[in-house]
Amino acid sequence: MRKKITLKTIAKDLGVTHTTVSNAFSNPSRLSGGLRKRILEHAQYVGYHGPDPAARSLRTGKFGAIGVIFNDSLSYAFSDPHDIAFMRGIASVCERTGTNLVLIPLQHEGPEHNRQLEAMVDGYILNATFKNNPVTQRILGKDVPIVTVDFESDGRTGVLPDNRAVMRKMTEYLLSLGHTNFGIVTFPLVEKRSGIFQLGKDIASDNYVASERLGGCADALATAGFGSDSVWVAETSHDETGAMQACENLLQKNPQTTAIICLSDVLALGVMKACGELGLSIPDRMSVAGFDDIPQASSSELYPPLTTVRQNTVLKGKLAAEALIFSSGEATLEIETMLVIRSSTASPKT
Amino acid sequence: MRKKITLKTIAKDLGVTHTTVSNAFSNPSRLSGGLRKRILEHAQYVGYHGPDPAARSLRTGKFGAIGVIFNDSLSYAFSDPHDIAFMRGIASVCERTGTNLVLIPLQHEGPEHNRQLEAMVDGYILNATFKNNPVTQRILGKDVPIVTVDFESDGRTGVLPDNRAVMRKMTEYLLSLGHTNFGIVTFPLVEKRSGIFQLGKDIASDNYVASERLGGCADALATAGFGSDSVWVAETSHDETGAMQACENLLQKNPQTTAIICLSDVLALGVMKACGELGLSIPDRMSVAGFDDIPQASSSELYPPLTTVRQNTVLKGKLAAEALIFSSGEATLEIETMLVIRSSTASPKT
DNA sequence: TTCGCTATGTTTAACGATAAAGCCAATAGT
DNA sequence: ACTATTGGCTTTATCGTTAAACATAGCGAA
Repeated sequence: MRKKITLKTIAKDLGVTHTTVSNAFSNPSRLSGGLRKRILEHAQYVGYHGPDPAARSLRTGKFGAIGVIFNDSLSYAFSDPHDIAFMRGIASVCERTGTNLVLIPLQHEGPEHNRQLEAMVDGYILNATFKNNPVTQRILGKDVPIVTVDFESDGRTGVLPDNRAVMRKMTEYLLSLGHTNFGIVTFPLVEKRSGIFQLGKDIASDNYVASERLGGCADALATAGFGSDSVWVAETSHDETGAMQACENLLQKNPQTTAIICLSDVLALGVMKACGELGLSIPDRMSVAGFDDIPQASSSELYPPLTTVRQNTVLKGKLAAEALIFSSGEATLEIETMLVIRSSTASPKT
Repeated sequence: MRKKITLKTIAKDLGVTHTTVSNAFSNPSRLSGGLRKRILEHAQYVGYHGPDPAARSLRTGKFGAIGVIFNDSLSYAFSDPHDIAFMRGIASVCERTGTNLVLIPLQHEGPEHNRQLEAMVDGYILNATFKNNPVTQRILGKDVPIVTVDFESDGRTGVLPDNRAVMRKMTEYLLSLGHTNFGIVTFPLVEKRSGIFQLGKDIASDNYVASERLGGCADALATAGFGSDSVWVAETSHDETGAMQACENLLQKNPQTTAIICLSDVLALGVMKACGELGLSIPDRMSVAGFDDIPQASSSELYPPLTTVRQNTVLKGKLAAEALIFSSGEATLEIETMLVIRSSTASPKT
């Protein structure tokens, strides 16, 4: 087993310095074309595939890679249409700029030092959900560039949809249909929590997206003169099963409910299923709205198709990646969203 | 702007050696609990987030990451259900083992040195399509562990479905329905090529998957006593538009064709669309079969649902990642596939 | 008492590259 | 003809870490 081949090996073989060989790869303008060619050919010949990336990175302090962190598990991310589209946006920028894309899986961790988090990247795109999550905190504590997504941006660069505004619009739309009894289903405001409470209370939240969206609803309701403690909010794990339960809980609190606003399509699907089981027809007896516009929302397999909010998720990924790679200074990049009105919402039949 | 914080900074502050500090992070058993605690606390205090990964990797030769390379563009991979499921499989293993997942985008490259290919990974999962692709060749030339996927495994570890066997089964099934006039639509056998030829000819192919699948068809036909030069094969770019054209070309060569075998579902969708436009009803006038069982194949939006081959793509990713990470010795891991018979195939109406 | 062992550090030498400055000859400018 | 400038290569220092070998003290066993 022969020794490892490095710049030095080649340098020795050819009677030049290792620096020159290095330049042949990384700084072609600094040596004559002929020599460069000889070096590259010899490198090929002895099976040298280019400078060792670790050594190079150690010296230069650059990695040519960006890291992406999801609060959910990575395999979940690969099954969530939203996350996938988001990554597609990131990937397109990576391709254009020749940047490697490092996906960092979170260990089902104890408090122990989580090695992956010291990844070889020039910066992170942090898809955080909960502010008080230890991983979130650790990443935010680093002194590398970070772009947050769907996250409160305290002076940091962040990308997020105008959650508050669009939820306000959504609520106004439902009000305009004549609804007066609302229920809301949200994913957890605090990690792993579930329960039910009234919208009016000061909402302690660790989850920026959720609080903004709830805030949008509250704004609209307040403007319309609704005492918002008449509106119940069910907090549940982010899946259909949880949403089904949440729906039942809402109806128990207020059987008159005619419109349920869900903070995500996944939740909305659960609510629709629950309504189906309870024999509440949509949209006649119950209007249901979601958020995200996942493919299923408009799939012919879903009846009726879901009224929801569409955000340009691919663009979100693109902007995040660009902001990180070109580090264009701190700024909050707001993504436009739009109401997509389908037939899961309608005026309540009196 | 203060100097960069390293092991040495902390060592000096605490009056110990940098090695000891290093051990506090990487080799806890080698120092007393008390000292370790003091070190970690001080590290936290001065904002040291753990050993520099580049330096560590340079020294240890390990990265704790695996690379994944697609022949198609990375953003394409994020829009292909097959690739996504595959990555999900990989991701699940990465999570379990605490391995970072590096996606390596290919530059729209000239022959220039492609830096991303020198990534900081312990090995590659190579999702190669064409053997003679320069990138494929470069990766294969490296002396790091490689697991190939859907690729001819010359002594290397590889993961692939039993393409040949299942296509043989598919063809036998169609034969059993009574078909006698077959057409085949394939993605390119040689990069970017398209055209039409007879199955009988010795097929020059750069694409292992395609040649295996075609081989399976040929086997079955030969066994059934068909002169295989009566079967036309249309080669086209891997998209619906190409497949539509291919379908027309096949029908021009043999208007009697009653069954078209497509080497992927994407191609099959194109063929179905073409048949629709040509007024050939499926499956009465034309049977169409695919490969992959992508969601659309069984979606209610497609009529009729597609007969195809299902492979466990998530498992494929899992096996590839496990083979790479646990480097369990060279072996070809064959993934089981199954025929999924739906209603796009039927006996020809005479 | 003496030997060895363990526990806890320390010293030294890489790992493989690039940056910065230096050196020399050949060319160009005046 | 004499200084600049440039091209082309070399020298040296350093990036931040871990491996390996070495030192020392304390402790139990013989």
